[in-house]
Amino acid sequence: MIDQRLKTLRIFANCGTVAATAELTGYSPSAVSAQLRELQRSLGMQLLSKEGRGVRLTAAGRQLVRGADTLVADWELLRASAFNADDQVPGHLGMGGFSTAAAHLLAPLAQHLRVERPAVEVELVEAHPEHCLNLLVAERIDLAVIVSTQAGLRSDDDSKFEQVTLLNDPLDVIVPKDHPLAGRSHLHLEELAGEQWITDAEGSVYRALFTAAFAAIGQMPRIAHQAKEWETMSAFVGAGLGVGLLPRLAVLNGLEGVSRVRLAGANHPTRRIVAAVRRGSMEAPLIRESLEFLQEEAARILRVRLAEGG
Amino acid sequence: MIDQRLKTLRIFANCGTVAATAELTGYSPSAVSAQLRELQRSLGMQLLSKEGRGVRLTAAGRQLVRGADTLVADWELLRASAFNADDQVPGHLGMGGFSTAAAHLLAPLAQHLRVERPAVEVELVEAHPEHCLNLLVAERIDLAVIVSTQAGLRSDDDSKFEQVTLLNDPLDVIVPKDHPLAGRSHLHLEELAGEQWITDAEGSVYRALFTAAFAAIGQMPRIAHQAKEWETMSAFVGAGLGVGLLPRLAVLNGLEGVSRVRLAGANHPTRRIVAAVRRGSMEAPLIRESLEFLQEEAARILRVRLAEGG
DNA sequence: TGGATTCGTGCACAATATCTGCATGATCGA
DNA sequence: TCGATCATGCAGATATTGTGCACGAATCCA
Repeated sequence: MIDQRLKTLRIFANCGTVAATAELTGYSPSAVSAQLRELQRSLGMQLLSKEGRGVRLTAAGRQLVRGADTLVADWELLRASAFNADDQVPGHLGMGGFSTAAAHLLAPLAQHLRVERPAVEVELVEAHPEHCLNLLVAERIDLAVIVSTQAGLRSDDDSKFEQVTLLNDPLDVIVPKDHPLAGRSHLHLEELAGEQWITDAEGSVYRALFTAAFAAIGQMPRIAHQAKEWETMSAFVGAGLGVGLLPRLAVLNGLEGVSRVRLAGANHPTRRIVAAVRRGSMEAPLIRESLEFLQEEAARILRVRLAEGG
Repeated sequence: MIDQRLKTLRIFANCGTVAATAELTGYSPSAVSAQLRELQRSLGMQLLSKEGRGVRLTAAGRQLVRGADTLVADWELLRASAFNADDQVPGHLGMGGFSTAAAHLLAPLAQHLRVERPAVEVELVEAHPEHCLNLLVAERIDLAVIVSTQAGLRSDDDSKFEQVTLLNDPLDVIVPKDHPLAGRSHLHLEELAGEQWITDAEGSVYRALFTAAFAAIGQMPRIAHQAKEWETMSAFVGAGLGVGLLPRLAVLNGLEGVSRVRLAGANHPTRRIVAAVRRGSMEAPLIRESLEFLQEEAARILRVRLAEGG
């Protein structure tokens, strides 16, 4: 309902470049450029100025973007209240999540909605947590299941999103089968401080999680190799290249050659899995219902996992 | 910046019919109809239902319209703050007012702006007070000078507009030249309670003003004839058909046959002339500047009138 | 330093959305 | 029952908006 051009400006403010905005929104770069030009013309304001080979926001542009968060949240709230007023639901619901979430949480939700709300056309997208938030802003999806870093979201995201914690997924250690610690039922992270570690590249959510886990015990582990996928990491570990951290919920196809050991300790590392929606939309019946289902499903999963192995 | 379809819905909520909405917005009726249909489709909500030969809002529609006021005000505020952030002004400014206001207040303002802000394209519209407010909502104009009834605006208009009082225009009495009271310098409204009165039709702003003036002294005067224009009323009075109330600022071409007498008394009747803008837009530099000019101009006019005849 | 890359923008053309004018059916008032 | 008013749908015209490509500018890398 907010003008498309203003939405584009917001996304541009997040990305910083026209090209990235185009990719995120699905427009071509020239369309984004034209939209921003047209926005400035119709408002009679200069919003962008050249900066090197790119463009950056002027004071007026920044002011506009800052206030736009409130505007969008107000609209979401209004839309939600209108749905409530007649107990109607929208015809489409887009949901995004990272791999594990997509498999364990969103798939059951989609199945549930297909039964309970057959009129709603559900669309699933698998994407990395950071990308999910961008898709949320761009309104490509309406609900995202992401890994929250300990620090939480970026500060300015508080005005864009609302979150619900779904579950705290504990991190296990995977070590080669012939590792001295492989037989243990539990161990402490401190015991592994001297190991060679395998984790994701700098800047990723998993790396941030990894760093935070060791920061909590005052250690700075040695990172020997990088892997993006759990399967890859598992293979590396199996080859004796090092050890790694693996979320409890991540199930591996083949565990040959590796051994999963639980971490003990007062505050053993976990990854917090949260559902995020655009601020204001949480009041919408369909969103509320979906979030409740996700919380129940998360609780169910936790119960199953506890039963599986204490 | 708010979607055109939602704006149309708001205006429809004011008018009640598609046809009136079309007239006010400048669209054709089928365009309005199509916009509302499209709005419902894109929101996945039913907003209208058939009612006789017209349509009326559903609960969801009413909820949407109610909240839209806040949304629009937030946008106006945001736009104004963005203008302030770079000290820029829009390229166009529409202003509306009823006849006297258009002549005495808006014309000097337009002249002032042509000198001070040559880049701004100024547009003047003469329209009745009620219509001015509709034009304000429809964004055909950005500033309106209207007569405020004692009761103020309608209650739900408070969320749509902000007002500034420009001046209190006292009401004089015009009587036939040969009337017993014609020579008096001042007189009290009570002395005229038994006269035959000439005023505008039921439902008009002037009629409301008239009624309020007599209600204040607990009288219900006898209305003998109706006239829309001051000139018409003056002619009626000159023909001996009755007496009438005439605002001080209303200057008549010919005053032959009639005599203007001032009203005395603690709270002699006045019409309050106010400037109204869309809520939120008062922070915009150009609007603020215009309002200040209008207040000064109003004060100047009052001084001149006071000098003319104490 | 020079070539490759990335970025934003403009233009011609295509696709889409939107408006108008008219015809139609429904409803209301006289 | 007739005329007026109202909303809506459709066909065609119009305006808006998007795409693909080319270009110039700025940056990066070797």
